[in-house]
Amino acid sequence: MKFDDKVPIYYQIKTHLYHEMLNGQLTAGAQLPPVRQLAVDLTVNVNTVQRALGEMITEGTLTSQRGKGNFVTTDTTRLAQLKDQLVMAQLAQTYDQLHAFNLTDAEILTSLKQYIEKRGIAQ
Amino acid sequence: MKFDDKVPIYYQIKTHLYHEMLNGQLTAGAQLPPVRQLAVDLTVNVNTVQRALGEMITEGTLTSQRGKGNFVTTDTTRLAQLKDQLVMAQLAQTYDQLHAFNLTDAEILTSLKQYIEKRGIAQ
DNA sequence: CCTAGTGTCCCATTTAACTATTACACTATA
DNA sequence: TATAGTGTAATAGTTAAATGGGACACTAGG
Repeated sequence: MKFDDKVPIYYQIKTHLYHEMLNGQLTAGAQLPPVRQLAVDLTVNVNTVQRALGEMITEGTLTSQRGKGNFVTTDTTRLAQLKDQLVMAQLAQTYDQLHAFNLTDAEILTSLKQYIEKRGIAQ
Repeated sequence: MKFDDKVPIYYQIKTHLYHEMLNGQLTAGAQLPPVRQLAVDLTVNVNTVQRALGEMITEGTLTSQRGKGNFVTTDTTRLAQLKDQLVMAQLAQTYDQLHAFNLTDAEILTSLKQYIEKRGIAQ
């Protein structure tokens, strides 16, 4: 897997798993691939995978069963909450960034709108 | 200055200076504070400041005059181009991220609209 | 009971970012 | 010409991320 060298790999693995948990590839209660397999898939060391999973277990988005595997939480409320939280963080980051470039609220909205439109044409 | 420990400090300094260059605090041709002063202001080592400036000089957004100081480029076309580039990168990142969470184009737009509205109330 | 498949932990090593410190090079000006 | 203010470079030390390799613990199934 490709990584951005400006962000720790373990952190990008968390983001990657969040995506899979929130777009249907990994549903509530689903079992994750074994850590050793994940390490191979992501072309990364097992310890690095473990660090990402460890944090997600602490956060309550994953559960671990020694000898059996790692699983997505069955708490769908928790998952919905996670999605909200991640979406909000992303929106806030973009808003702050563009606002710092002196774009007004209206300009921020229209620039996103135009970006999406142009993107549709480009594809 | 506060830094996000998930991103290299020198990189955050670049972002910080881009903001100042694109929101009027540092206009075309303006002289930057001395590197030693910047280091103090940002509570960071001179070498770290130098690394950020070095990259910006290579990129052509800053120029350096030994013995005199560092200056914002006078090439306003270059600055406009920089702004476009940074805004686009930010929009692309947000779009990709939210799209990976299974939001449709319409949902992405309305979620940003709602975020901005709620934000206005909260303030 | 044994074995294969899991998660977990530990240790040593490497690498990159950052810091601290010192020295050098150029410019302007008194 | 001397000095203060500037950028630039070099070196050494610290820290955190990531790697590599090994060992241990638990579970399921033959």
